[in-house]
Amino acid sequence: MTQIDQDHATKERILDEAEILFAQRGYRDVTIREITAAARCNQAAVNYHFGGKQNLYLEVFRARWGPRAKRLRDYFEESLAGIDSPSPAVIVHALASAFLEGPLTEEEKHRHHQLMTRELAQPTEAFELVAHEVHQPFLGDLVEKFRSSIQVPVDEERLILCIVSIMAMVLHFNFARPMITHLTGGVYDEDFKSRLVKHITDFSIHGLGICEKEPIE
Amino acid sequence: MTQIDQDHATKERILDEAEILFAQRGYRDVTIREITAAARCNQAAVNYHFGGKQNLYLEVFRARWGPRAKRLRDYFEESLAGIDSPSPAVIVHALASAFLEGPLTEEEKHRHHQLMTRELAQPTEAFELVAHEVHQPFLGDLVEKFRSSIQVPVDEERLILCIVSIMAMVLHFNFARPMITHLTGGVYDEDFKSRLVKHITDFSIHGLGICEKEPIE
DNA sequence: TTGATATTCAAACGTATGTTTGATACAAAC
DNA sequence: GTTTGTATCAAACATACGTTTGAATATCAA
Repeated sequence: MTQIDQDHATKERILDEAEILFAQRGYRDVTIREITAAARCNQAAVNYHFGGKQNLYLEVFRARWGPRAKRLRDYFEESLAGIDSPSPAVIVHALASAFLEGPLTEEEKHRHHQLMTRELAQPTEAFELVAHEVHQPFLGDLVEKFRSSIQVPVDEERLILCIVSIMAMVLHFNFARPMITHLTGGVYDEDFKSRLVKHITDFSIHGLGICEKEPIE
Repeated sequence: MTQIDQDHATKERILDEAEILFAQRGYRDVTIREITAAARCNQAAVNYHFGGKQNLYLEVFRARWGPRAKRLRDYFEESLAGIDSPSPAVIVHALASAFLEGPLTEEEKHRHHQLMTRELAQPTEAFELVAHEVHQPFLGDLVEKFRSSIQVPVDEERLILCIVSIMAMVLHFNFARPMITHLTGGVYDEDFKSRLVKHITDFSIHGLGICEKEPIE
């Protein structure tokens, strides 16, 4: 193992363990000592490699969260790539499926959404990365996709609210998982996940399923 | 001012300020010194009146969050009290309206949902109060209401998922407010709130508004 | 007034935390 | 072999935190 490899190994281990702990318990709750103990290195390593706890937290978002968000989006894009002019239902299904059944492992998903939720609820410096470099472009793309999918003209704000609503469900079913499984009384396995995806898709397209003629005013 | 009044005053002030700070920045981020400074009393007052930081946090949920949740639910129930057999649309509207335009001030709402969201994402001892004494009974009541509102028989799990989805939107539009206003580019005023209520209602009943014949399989 | 009780307060205590330091080990360059 | 730069480490540092203490003050019944 060369010098650079060693360096890499320690830096990467710290990033890995830091992400896990920050996602689980938040920035303030996690100590440098815990992180370095988990990464099997000296406390000073954090300051040496990252220049402090705060920078380590930001680097977790830059080096881990960001790329994973990109993977997620790529998966979503590719699942629509082969389809000519996807219907709204297909788009929503691809979206929910990407976030619930996509390329991420269960642990990765949990980490990803925990970190994001924390930033949404209580923005820090990492919020800019989450909001401007990930959410905003993704939302813009989604608006375009839905707009060209729904033939009739749709109000911009309404479309955004719909998309945010869909994302709200996706996020909620991830981050409030203990509550969900507690309420449904069941387990959170692959089968339940696919039912969730189906539910989100159906609900987003048909709502409660009582199709009246016109939206109420 | 009598002895009991004084006692009350200090205790209440601590509870008030503690709730504000805990909601804003979470349990760990807030110090006793900050709370007592805001409440204009001595540090030791927290230990004297509540027996420690942890107990103060729990007391915030017992003495502040719980009663407010009850107020919220009462408001919702009363807004349906006069209606004979409310349609799903009416129920959803009453629900969204209660949570977004209900009896709570903007600040109260923000505090309420921040505290709840923190417990959902990272349960502590207060989770039991939130989950068992508030959420579970409320959900049970909602299930009943919707079931008797929707004439056709509905699967229990599906109904729960729908209700959770509606609550997901309500919560998300509250706690991710900075992101929402940032995305829509507008302000979060009374008018926008009523549009939000309308959106949640419409979306929950009609989804994206493209009523196809049957839910996709 | 007096005595008892409840409340407030400044100060201190013990501990945990982020960061710094100076020494040591190691690999590559000369 | 010596030098140079990087990485790791144990130890120490300074600060911040929750809690405790013991005295001082306020309240009220007898």
